[in-house]
Amino acid sequence: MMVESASETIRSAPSGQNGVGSISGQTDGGGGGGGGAGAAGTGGSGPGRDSAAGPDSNGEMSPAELLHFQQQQALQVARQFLLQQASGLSSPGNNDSKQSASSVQVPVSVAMMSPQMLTPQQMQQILSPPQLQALLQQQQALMLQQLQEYYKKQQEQLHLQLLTQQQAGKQQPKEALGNKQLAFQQQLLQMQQLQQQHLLNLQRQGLVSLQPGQASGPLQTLPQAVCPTDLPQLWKGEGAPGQPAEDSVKQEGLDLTGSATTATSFAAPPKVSPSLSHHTLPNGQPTVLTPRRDSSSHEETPGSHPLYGHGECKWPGCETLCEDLGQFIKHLNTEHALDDRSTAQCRVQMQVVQQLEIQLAKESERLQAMMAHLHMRPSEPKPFNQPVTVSAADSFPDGLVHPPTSAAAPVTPLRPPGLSSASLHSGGPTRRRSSDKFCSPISSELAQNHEFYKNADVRPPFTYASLIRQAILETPDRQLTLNEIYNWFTRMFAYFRRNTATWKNAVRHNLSLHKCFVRVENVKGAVWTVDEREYQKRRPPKMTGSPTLVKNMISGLSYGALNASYQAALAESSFPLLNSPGMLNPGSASSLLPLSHEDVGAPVEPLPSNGSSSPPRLSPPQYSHQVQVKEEPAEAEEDRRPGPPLGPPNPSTAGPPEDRDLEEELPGEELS
DNA sequence: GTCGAAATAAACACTG
DNA sequence: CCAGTGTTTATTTCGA
Repeated sequence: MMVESASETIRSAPSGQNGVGSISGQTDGGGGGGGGAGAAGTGGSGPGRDSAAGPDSNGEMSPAELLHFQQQQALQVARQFLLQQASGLSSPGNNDSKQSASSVQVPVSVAMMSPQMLTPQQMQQILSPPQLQALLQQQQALMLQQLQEYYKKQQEQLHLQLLTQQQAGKQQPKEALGNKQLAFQQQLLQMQQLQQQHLLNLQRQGLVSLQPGQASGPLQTLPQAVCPTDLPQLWKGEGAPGQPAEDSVKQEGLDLTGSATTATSFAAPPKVSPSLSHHTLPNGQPTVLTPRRDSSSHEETPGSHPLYGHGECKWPGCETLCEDLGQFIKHLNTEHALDDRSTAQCRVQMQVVQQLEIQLAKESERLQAMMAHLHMRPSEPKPFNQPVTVSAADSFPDGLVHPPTSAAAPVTPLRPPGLSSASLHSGGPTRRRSSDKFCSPISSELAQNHEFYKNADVRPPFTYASLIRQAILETPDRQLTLNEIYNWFTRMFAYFRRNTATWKNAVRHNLSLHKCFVRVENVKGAVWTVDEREYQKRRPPKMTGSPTLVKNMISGLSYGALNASYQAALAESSFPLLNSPGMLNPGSASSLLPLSHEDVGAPVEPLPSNGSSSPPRLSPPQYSHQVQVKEEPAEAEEDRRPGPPLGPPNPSTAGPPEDRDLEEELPGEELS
């Protein structure tokens, strides 16, 4: 009853179309049972975990140059992302981003509110085609302004810090250097990761098409994309293989040029040795620091167009070659007229920019905290003027439930990595298909956001089955009584401290329904165990074969999830790579993303060797040891399964699990 | 539109 | 009888 009403309220969420990963809404028909709430897909999400910001080096001060340099790098990269995003994924050096804001008639307020407040349909209805485009440009211009101002401040601040620090301390223990550098590199990597994630999002939505020659598919793109060296290339538009990269970089008089080159040069040497402190920028000569031609100057070169550069259309995913501006305009009007597709692309672009802003704000905040920790300077609580709309909730320390201040809050409210905004609707049985299929691995996700789920009343993005399994597998002997499962739920998730009747019923239902859960009579009663093979069976991870599944998987990866996976990966195994010269080489880098991939597709457990079989998995999962930890018991469990006591009622448990359902068992399926 | 998976609800049986 | 546990069925939603 109460539950019912809760879902009713949720139901009022505006329905979004499925196609473009809508951050919120999806329809919910109505009906008795439950109400859909929100969408799983793309919800952007916060940056990685709130907690650990990488290796917590507690060293003293590291070389000022190094820090400064690295900070600059991080900022530049981030800024570049944003600018590129704002300018429609134009190539790095191509700073056509100066929008003709003057030509925009749409009120600023509308421009700023539109993306969040209005659905694309609404926008279409409200705005005429030229208005829509103008709106976009306006928004981008504004963002640019804000961002550049922000960066300016940030960089000035950094510079200040640098100066003060230089006066203060000179020599730093070498050993501290590595850690700090590592932390900053991680920071940088995260930003790059973010960038890449957006690319993926675009690809997923078909808004950015990969050129045939470039990559045969997202999977192939990922690993190389991870390599920072390749990032600029990626952002060049993941296509136009023949297009010389220099072109874009050579653009004259564009402040981005500097940053682009610098960022590139930073990434370019495949090896970033820990001792790169000697690197350029002698004590922070901010060659790129000053946004020379910043936002305010919207000078519009006659004969140029923000979406036109280097003879090609810069519309995301287009890259059609146009000889001159006139041709381009024609192309623009024909190919990118206001239609569903273009609208969707615009919307995606908006979201991309917004998400990047949010992410950037968070990362910057983290950077501040890191710097503060390194005694570079007592960081102000709010170092920057929040040029971007980052709600305070974003920085919530540890999952205290922040009731969404307003449902229409422009920014995604607090949300753990990978959690869709849908999950934020606390309360009624939001019928969110918290599918584990394309959400991040439950174990790592849980590990990452343990505190969050514990305290925040949000629904965990996992199925009951996966949660139950997790609960069981977390125990030493891989078995739990029903009550213990209940307890695990309530202990781990604030969400399950309410509506107990509902979810407990669901738990029981799942236990009974799924063959992967085996009831075993025990001395202390009945306990439940997990039959891993059955569990594998019930969710065929054909991610390799099906592009759609890959799509899903990626969509499930809001950056948070990806970030989480990525960080987990770092923590798990690859972290040392950050320190190693090879850190940036494709090999090591590639090992990160596929990992996330795999995570997503098949959470903790390895994919059935036969089913998947496919190549796209590029590198052996670094999680392997973790996997084995989880999996090994699974097969041991079968032996151990106390078949005896349970008599007639449960022949299934006694016998091989296969008989419960499918017979012929894939022998190689269980982790070999 | 269909189908499968998942969530939800509910009825029912069994047991202590 | 009741509460907890377990099973089963029905309905709804969603994504493929």
